[in-house]
Amino acid sequence: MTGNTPDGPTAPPLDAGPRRSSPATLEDVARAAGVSLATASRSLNGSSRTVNADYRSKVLDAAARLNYSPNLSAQAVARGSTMTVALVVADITDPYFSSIAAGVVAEADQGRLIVTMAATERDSERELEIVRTLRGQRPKVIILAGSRREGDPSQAALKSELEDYERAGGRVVLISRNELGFRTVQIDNASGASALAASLVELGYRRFSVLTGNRELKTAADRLDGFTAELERAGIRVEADRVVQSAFTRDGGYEGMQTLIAAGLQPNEAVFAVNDVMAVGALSALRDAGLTPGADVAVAGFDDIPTVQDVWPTLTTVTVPLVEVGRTALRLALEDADAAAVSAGSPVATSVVVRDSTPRRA
Amino acid sequence: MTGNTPDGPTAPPLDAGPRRSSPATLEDVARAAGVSLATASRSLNGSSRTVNADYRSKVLDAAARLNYSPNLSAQAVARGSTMTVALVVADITDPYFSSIAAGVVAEADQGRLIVTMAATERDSERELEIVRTLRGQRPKVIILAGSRREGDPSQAALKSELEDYERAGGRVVLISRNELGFRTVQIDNASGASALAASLVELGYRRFSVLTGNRELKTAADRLDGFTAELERAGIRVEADRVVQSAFTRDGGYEGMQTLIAAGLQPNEAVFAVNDVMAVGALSALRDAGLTPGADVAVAGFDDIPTVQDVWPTLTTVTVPLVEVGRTALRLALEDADAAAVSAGSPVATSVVVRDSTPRRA
DNA sequence: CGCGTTCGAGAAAGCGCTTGCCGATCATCC
DNA sequence: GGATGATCGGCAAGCGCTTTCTCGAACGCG
Repeated sequence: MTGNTPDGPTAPPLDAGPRRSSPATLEDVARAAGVSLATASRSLNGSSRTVNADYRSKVLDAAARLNYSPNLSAQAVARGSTMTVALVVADITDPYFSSIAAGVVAEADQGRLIVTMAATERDSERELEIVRTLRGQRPKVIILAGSRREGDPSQAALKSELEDYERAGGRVVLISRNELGFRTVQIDNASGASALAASLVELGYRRFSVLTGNRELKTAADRLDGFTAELERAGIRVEADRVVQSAFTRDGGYEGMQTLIAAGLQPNEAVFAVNDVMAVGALSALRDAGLTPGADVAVAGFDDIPTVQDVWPTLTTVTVPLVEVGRTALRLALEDADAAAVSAGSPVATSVVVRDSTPRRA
Repeated sequence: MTGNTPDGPTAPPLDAGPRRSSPATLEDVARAAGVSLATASRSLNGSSRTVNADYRSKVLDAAARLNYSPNLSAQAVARGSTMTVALVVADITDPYFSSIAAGVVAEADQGRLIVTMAATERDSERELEIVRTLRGQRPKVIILAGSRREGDPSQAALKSELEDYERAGGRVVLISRNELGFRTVQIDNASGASALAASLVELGYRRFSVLTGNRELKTAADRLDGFTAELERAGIRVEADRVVQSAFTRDGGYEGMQTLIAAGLQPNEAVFAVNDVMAVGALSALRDAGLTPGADVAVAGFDDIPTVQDVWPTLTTVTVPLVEVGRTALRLALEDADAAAVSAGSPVATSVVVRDSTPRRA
């Protein structure tokens, strides 16, 4: 196509305009080094076969001189597999997901992997569609974070799609939702929430409300359950009408808190929002209603996203090492089946951090 | 390799274990539809050539039946170009960048493009390295957000790297830093900062400090300049020792404010942090020092990242439509040269939003 | 010194797809 | 009614790599 002369680099075309020079190919390198394509390939990617040191360094030199960089797509086609990790999140701007993404990206570039991103916008139809589209990419790994719902009609379709993908040699890792039967980075939602409940009780709280996300969201459900279970153990019941369900987002938290306020706040009440972004929304709702979070009503969240240390009052929450979760997800994907079976067993540890939003009650 | 029988789908291998079934290839589809490879290809990607409706629907049927999904790598190799957009940011967890990323991703999936992410961790050596690595991907577009510094030694290398890339047909878009001579999404930093200064003056402030990021960061410098320029126009000078330079991050803002506090705050002073994450850090520093932001000292930021509406006091800042900036970046990349020349001319508009962190001074 | 090995370079056959070209078919035109 | 296009399948040549296989050369051994 380029009609190279048999030796020497590509002759520049004669036409005017910005010369469009394609990057050097392996063939260019081989020719420049005076070796065959095969030898060039072997020298560059250190295959199982050894290459005479002389040739090897000739190739390396030529490659450097020509500024050669292997065409990843071509490699993928030839090898039959890519170096791509596909990360699917609900919402990139949500600190929960961006922290996880940061972990995945950090881990990926230690393994010369490329990560591609897609956002479901919290829509599971969309998630399914994205996973379907992903097939074309033939990624080595698919990491799914968030947005899965129990009993969702597209759940089954997703599952079979992912199974097909694994059958073709791909690896699926789910973050914090093991319902589908794939490798999972477990976050200990239930016991984290229990520990939080225990801390709040210890701080002197006796009346509770909870702002829960969409109830079918496994994560939300687990946190709610863990929380109430511990309270029950302490002999405290949280009234059904004090559990309000709203979107799993900042605005959801805001609205949920409004509902709670409208229904009437109790003295010395503590509100548990099942995640930090909701908790932050709740704080704002309180303030907009003229109340002082912390003093008038305590608020606690879950996740320990970076911003909660900068809101006022600083938020009591349950720490989840999100960046580490992202890294772990990728590592888990790369392990072979038996090792993965082991590591998938132990959920990542959470721990409660008490801050100003839940002052001790006398 | 798979040793298919000449007709019918791949025969299942006889060995045990989880059967590894590779995805259907175009050849499978063609065979199933009883047409040639060429016809199958043309029916599926509606090339310039038309194909008889009968054949076409046969192919489409077969493709659906076999759950065919084209191998993007193979397409890339055959076509000589990918559908990939490479996005490189400083830090994925920073809301500034994650908002931009969200915009890029949103725009990308309207164009069936794939976006890959990399993080420089605010290190320009690393940025250069990443861009170099990117070459292997042969992305259609490279979008660079943040982390470029003036007079950086690797600047020249980066530039030539990017030029090579454009010469090979790629498109580079820079976000908010046009120093390199590529397409740029301009953010009107200087005039946004000027407008902010004007608003603060109008609110009654007369003494100012600024928390600026690394001074070589073009964005930081422009904002600082715009701010002081407007103040000078109003006859106000900001003392050199009231301009403190620290990292362009939340922690940088925190430390910067500590420095300011140590040097002694003036009554009715307003502190301008050149971006919101720094401003948020500054708020926390104030509080940790026992001061009340807003009441004791006013604080303003820049960017209007989502969280600043949830901190207390809510932050006065300059709105930058970050998600839109991301979308624009990608659109700009896809336009042809002359159209791009036009659209690159107009910076995205910013506007100041006054919130509680800068109450009116009597 | 002859023979079996081993080593390692290179030719070539893919990988899954696109596309230029050829030629068969059929409608159209004077 | 024969020539002239236009239309559209299919063949096959790529795209830039990897990897199997072939085969010559170098080496070791008795």
